[in-house]
Amino acid sequence: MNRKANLEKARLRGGRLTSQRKLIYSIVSRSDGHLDADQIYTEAKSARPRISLSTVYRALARFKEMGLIAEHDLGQGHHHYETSHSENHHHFVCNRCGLVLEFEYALSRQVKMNVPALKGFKVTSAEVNMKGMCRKCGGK
Amino acid sequence: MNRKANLEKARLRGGRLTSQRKLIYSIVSRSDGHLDADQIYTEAKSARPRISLSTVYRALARFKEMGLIAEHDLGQGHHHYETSHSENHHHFVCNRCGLVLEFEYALSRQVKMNVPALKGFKVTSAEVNMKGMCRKCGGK
DNA sequence: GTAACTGCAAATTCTTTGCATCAAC
DNA sequence: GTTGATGCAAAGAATTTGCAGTTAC
Repeated sequence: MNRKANLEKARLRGGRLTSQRKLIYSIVSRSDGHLDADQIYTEAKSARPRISLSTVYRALARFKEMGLIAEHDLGQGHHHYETSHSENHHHFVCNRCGLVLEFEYALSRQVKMNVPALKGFKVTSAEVNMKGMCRKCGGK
Repeated sequence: MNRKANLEKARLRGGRLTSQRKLIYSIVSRSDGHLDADQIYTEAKSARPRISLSTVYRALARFKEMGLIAEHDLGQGHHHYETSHSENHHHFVCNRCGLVLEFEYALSRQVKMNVPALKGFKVTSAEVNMKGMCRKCGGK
């Protein structure tokens, strides 16, 4: 389950293990939070000044395709990336300070059992995005 | 709960009731599905050829601010708009045909009870976005 | 009459693409 | 050596903004 093994798996699926990709993957997996493409790019540049934003986007797309990372739309005008967690991994975003809190919640099974309209559908992903105010910003 | 009353409420909150806004609101509320800004614009143009896309965006932003409509990000690169429903209104998107299915599910309360990390937070919105395959496209 | 709204064009932001060069396999 | 990956610049899509003229209140 370590970084190196994941990348090796990626290589076997047809991807090439370039130094740029190793760098990008290590940035995403080292970070405990949710980085957007530009943050990843900025961080990557400090280690490798000539890396380009398109390389970042292309690597992220490839990793996503292979299931190594997940892309989330937290309603902030751009995507966020993180290493893949369980399918029960969801997000709360504070409207005031932008804090992103992650939490686990076994959604799919419950929804499947409680929503007849979805009978016969194959659900491949289910994400919950909550918004509001965190404790510091005035949650009640 | 009718269209006219909602718009009147909007007017009282400081908004002006221009013919463009009435048109835009009627398009969104007449549609049973989820329109994106461009679809709304296209439809509006057939009634009022010189209306501009920015007017559409500005009206939608205003309506959203006033709670008349809801904006959803269904992961398709642009937003979708619909008249506000209950807070338990969620979406499923078919990865193959793009079908958007709406369903009701009382999420917030359950999550609040089951996710200790969110204690003390004020949740103002909670949306579930599911993806997968609909029955026609090969749901199992 | 005044402040808010409109249409238009231009600007922004995020993301993707074309292409010549380069590097992993 | 071949094919996929990179960097750069340019294109694209969605959305926002500046501004002068218009309209609801």
